Parts: sequence; structure tokens; C-alpha cells
Amino acid sequence: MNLRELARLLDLSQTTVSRALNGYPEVNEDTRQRVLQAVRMTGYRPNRAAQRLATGRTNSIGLVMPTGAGRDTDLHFAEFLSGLSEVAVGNDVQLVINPSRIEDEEATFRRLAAGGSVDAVYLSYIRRSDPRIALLKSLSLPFVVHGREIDGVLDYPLLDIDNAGAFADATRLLLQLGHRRFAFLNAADHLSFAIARHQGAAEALSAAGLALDPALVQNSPMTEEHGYRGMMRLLDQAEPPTAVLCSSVILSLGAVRAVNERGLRLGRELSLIAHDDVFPYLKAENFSTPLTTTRSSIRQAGIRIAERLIGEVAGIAADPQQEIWKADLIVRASTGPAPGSSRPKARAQAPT
Amino acid sequence: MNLRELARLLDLSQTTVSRALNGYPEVNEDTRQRVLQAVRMTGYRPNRAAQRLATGRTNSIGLVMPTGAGRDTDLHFAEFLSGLSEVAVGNDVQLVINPSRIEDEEATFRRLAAGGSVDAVYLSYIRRSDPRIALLKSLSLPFVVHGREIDGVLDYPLLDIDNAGAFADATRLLLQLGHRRFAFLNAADHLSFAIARHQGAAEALSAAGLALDPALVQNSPMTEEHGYRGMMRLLDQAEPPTAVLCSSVILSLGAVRAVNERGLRLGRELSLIAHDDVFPYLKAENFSTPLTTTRSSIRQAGIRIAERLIGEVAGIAADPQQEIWKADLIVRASTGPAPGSSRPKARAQAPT
DNA sequence: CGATCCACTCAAAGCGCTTTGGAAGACATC
DNA sequence: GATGTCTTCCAAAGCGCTTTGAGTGGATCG
Repeated sequence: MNLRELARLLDLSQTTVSRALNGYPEVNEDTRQRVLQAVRMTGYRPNRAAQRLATGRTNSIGLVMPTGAGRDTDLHFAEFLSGLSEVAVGNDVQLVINPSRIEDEEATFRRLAAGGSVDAVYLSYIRRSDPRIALLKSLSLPFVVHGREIDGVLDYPLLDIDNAGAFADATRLLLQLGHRRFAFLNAADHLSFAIARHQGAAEALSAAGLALDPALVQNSPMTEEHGYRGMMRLLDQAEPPTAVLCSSVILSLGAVRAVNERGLRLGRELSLIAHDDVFPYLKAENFSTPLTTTRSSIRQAGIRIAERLIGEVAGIAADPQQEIWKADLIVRASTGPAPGSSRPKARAQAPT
Repeated sequence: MNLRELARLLDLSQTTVSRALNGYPEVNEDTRQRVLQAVRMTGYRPNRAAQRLATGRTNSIGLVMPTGAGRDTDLHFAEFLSGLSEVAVGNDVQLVINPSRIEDEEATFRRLAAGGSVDAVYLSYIRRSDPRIALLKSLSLPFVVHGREIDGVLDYPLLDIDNAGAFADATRLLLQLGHRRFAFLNAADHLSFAIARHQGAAEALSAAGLALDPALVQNSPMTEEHGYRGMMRLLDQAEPPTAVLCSSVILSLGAVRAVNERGLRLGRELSLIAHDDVFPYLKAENFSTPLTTTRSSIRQAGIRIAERLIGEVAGIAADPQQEIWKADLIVRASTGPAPGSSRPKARAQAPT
């Protein structure tokens, strides 16, 4: 069943039927009802490809999803996607996943732009200085970046959290608790959010006349296993840290396992602050020792980015093109005074 | 840049250019090279919408992803998706995500089928008796089901694991270890895989003259928190179980937390077997007590289903339309002889 | 040397929709 | 009754591709 048949059936022209369906005013309300009735009867649905060809709009937004060797599934991406799709469904927009190996990404974007398969794209896993952004700017394809570059000018539409601020806050909290020796279990060091978090921590430390010992910094994929191994390595140091920053609760999961295995107690011998992207299936507050976190829902970010992408397509650019969200610092039991620290000599010191 | 301009540029007809690009034999190799060269120079990409309209094929497969209130992101879905997309990228196929609330799913499928936006669809979260399958059969849209119905005839293309078999195996192992009191932390009870797992366990038990105490069965979303609460409830029973089956490692994560909190030891006072979908970021072997699992990679399932979907579109149906994978039973440290059990009186009995 | 065949190329007809540029009829205005 | 103005509808022209059916010219054959 296509438009022509439907029109013939109704003894109307294609034009009128099309207009009736697309809500144009110049069609009699009675006629419109007749058309809608016929649509219901026949189960007619417009052919998407034809619509696209005729209008040039696709009603879909593209996700270029990184794949390839070593690219494990990313929990964070999935949660983000869930936010995106929530908005997409409400606006009758499809999400088109274009898995692409990192080295093919440029080609993929060019194909998307030139082939007109999507109205807009979303970009993430931003690197320190990311050529893909310049590419997208040159491509006349609306986009919103999740994250941002470290060095360049921020003259493109983006949504990011204040990673540096969050980890500076976390670091300052630990400094106040008397900690002096810090470690950082971070994400891969080519990712800009990992760099920003590192910088935030480093700046807060240097304000206190301290520095991050490179031996106490790990950059790795954010898996439980890497969290475990990283923490083990830290605890095996001659002079182990008393405070650990951690870029994900999934890393923390492993880190906590290592801590438990060593018979240490979080918030006592060792303090830990993790960044919490807010996963419904793994909550920082439910760790055996509830975790102090910097919290920002990655799902909310997905929702907001979808809204903005849809806006961009409709020609309504968000007013501040650069949107930076503060992360909340949520203090729970995994942080406590530094052992042996004289300053906030807490009641909770174990009577060793 | 479109086909016509490109053809004009090359002083060839659209036909010839199109054929050169699509690998038809009746075009001179020199000509083909000239065309390819021009494509490289101009950056020409065929318009997808036009291609679709002309060929009727979309080169994309649809995922109807459940969303809506209470539908949390599903780890398992994300990992599956990663497998799907790996194959998709290799075949130049797009994945089109159609988020849809459960009550709108029928409409969504009809729209996909009639609108021709995808060549094939994938269906999961199968329920005991699932009307969507009948719908898809009637829709002349190729599909592959991930999972299967409990009751109906299996006359549709599907891929599933032997859930009942896996949990029967797990149960028998625990029976051999002398366990008599079983619990089950399962997924939501409208999902067919949860039902099958329950049946598998129940059958193995009844073969031993035992039964699952309904008070020791939980059906819930598979989150850490539900695992924790479920296990707590089990341990608070007047007569707590000594063996626990668990439908996901993420549930186990919470369950293990509860066990630790109660000062119990896995493989000693309590044995646990979880189903492991093989997440790269959370491995059953890395739990503080490595978990005995029934293992089957959900990512591999994604890969296989993508292959089959692509095959269906190409007109090559998989030979056995119903593909059932056995899960491996991997014995690790979380299972041990039942406490107080006389049968396999183990060396490892705590000297209470 | 004309007939036959092959390799190569082309013009044109769709695919199913939207949208432009009217046109017909109804109604009001002068 | 002529003119103008809405309202409602239509015919036809694309959108950019694939594919059918029909040539070309040159090589091969009898």
C-alpha cells in the first residue's frame, strides 16, 4: 500500500492525501478525517526512504560507536545510549549506530555527511586534541560533542561535566582529611576526560604544595579487573597511598576487592573517592563501604544531548553552545581522616 | 556531488558510473578505474535514501529496544549489542535502534515493516508466550529471535542458550555436593529465560525428590542492589539455603556483598552458582571468591545473530533455524560441599 | 565481405514521497 | 454580473539512485 493507491482508493490526489497526513492547513477537516480513516483501515505507512529522498531529512541521528580490537563494551556508553534513546523515541527519531574502528572514523563521518543517512551526529570519547571535531565543523552536519578537547578553543556545540573541578573538589576533601599521599586509578590517558580529571587533582594538590607521584597513577580501561590490579600495585608500593581517586565505580569495584583482600578498611587505612556515572545496576551507596563519589548521571547527559541534537536539526541551536555540568560531591563512608594524620585526629582512629 | 554530476564530469552515463561502482562485470576495467579515481577526487558518496528507494533494500537491521518507566539500562543488552555491531560494521550494515515502550511495540514493528526502514529485525526479552513473534511471522520482515517462548511451537528463527539445561547442570552439581536447600535469585518472571532456568533447576531437584521453596525464589531486575537484598532476605530465613543459583553475575555481586557482610564464606557455609554472560569489565573468576558459573558469551550470541540476520536478508536462511547453545559449567571456588553434609565429607570442613 | 557476437555504453523508466504552481468552485464585494 | 478572495484540490516536477532494454563499434567467423 503506497500513497498512490491510497489516493486512488479515496478518490483524491496524492497531494491532498500527503497534505492531510502531514498536517497542512489547506485541507478540509472532513477530508483529513476520511484520509486518516483510510490509513487506519489499510495500515498504510509512508515509505521512509521515499520521504527521506523527497525531504532531505532523515529523522535520525547517527552514533559513531567505537569498535575494534581492544574496544570492550563500555558500560558508560550503554547508559548514555539509554538516555539518548529515551528522548529519541519521544520525537520519532531513529538512532543509527555506525560502529567504526577508530582509524575509519573519519571515513565514516564523511560517509554519513555526504550520504545523508543522518540529520545529525553525536561524538564522544574525545581526545586531548581531536581531529574529528575539526572534521565535523567542516562537514555541515549538525553535531553535539559529549566531552571536550583539552587544548583547543571551545567553539563547537558540546556538553561536558566539569571533570577537573570534580576531581579538584575530591582532592581537596581528602587534603582536608589530612591525606598527603595520593593515587589515581584513571581511564586511558588519551581520553580528554581522564586528562581533565588528572589535571584537576594535580592542581588541587599543587595548591597544597603536593604532587601526584607518577608511580601512583594508572591509566587503563575501566574494568573491575583493572581496578583490582591497579589497587594491588598501589598497595604493594614501598610507600602506599592513603588516598585513592578513581574514575569509575566499576574500577572501584576491583579496587575495593583488593583493599578487602589486604584486610584494609576503606575510610580508615585507606580513603577512596570514585566518579559515579550513576548506573542503576551498580550503586556507589551500596558498596560494602558506601563510596564517596563525584556524581553526574551519564544518562541525563544522554537525554540532554538528544534534546540538543534534535534541536539542532530543527534549526534551534541551544543558547549556550557549551554546556558544562558540575558534578556533585557526595560524601559517604569511604573517606576518612588520613591514618596517623594529626590534623583532624578523629575519634574513629583504630586503637592499634 | 551526486551521480549525475559525477557522470557528467567523467563524460559517462549515470548507468555506467553506477555499474562501475557497484561492481557489475560489463564495464571496462579502465573505465572503472577512472570512475573510482573521480570518486576519490570528489568525495562522492551515494545518497542512501535514494539507494534505498531504488533497490528496496536498506542495509540496516532494526533493534526494537525496550524503554520506558522501570526499564533500566540492561548490561546484557549492551554487551549483546556490541557483538551485533561488530558484524554489522563488517558488512556495511547499519543498526537502527527503535526504542519503544512495551505497549507500543506492536505499532513499532508494523511501522518498521510497512515503512521499509529496515531489512530485518531482532527480537529479545522474550516472554513465556510472546505475541510479538506471531506478529513478526505475519509481517514478511525477516527476523531472528534471541531466546524463545516457553510453550509454543518453535517454528521461527531463533538463537538461544539451553537455559534449562544449564541450570539443571548447576543444580545437579550442587546436589552432588550434598546440598538440599536451594534458593534462586532470578530475573523478572515474565521473561522466558528466567522461566526456563527455574524449570531446569526445579526438574533437577525433583529428580532428587526435592523442590524449590517458593520463599527462596526471587524474581527481580538484575542489579547489584537486588542481588544484595535478595541474598539478605534468604539469609534471614529461619532455615536459610546452603545453595544459591543466580541468574547474573551482577546479581551475584550484590549477593556476595550480603554474604560477606554476614561473615559467611562462599564455597563453605554457602555455595553459589551464577550465570555468566561474559562481561569484559566484570569477570566471574575475579570475584574475591571466584564464582562457579554457567557460562555463555552474550556477545557471541550478538555476533551470531547479526550473521544470521544478514544472511536472512541476503536470502540465505541458516540451516537449522533453531539454534540452541549449551552453556559451559565452570567450577570455581564458590561451590563446595554442603555444610554438615555427610556424603562428600570434605577435607575443607570448618572445624567448628 | 557480410553476418555474428561480444564488450561496452547509453537513454529512460521507475522507486514513493513532497512540494510547486496552478485551477476550480464557493462565496463575498462592488 | 464582473471582480476578487478564500478554500480546497490537483497535475506534474523533482529527490538521486538502480535497472531495463537498446544501441554502438570493433573483433571474429564462415
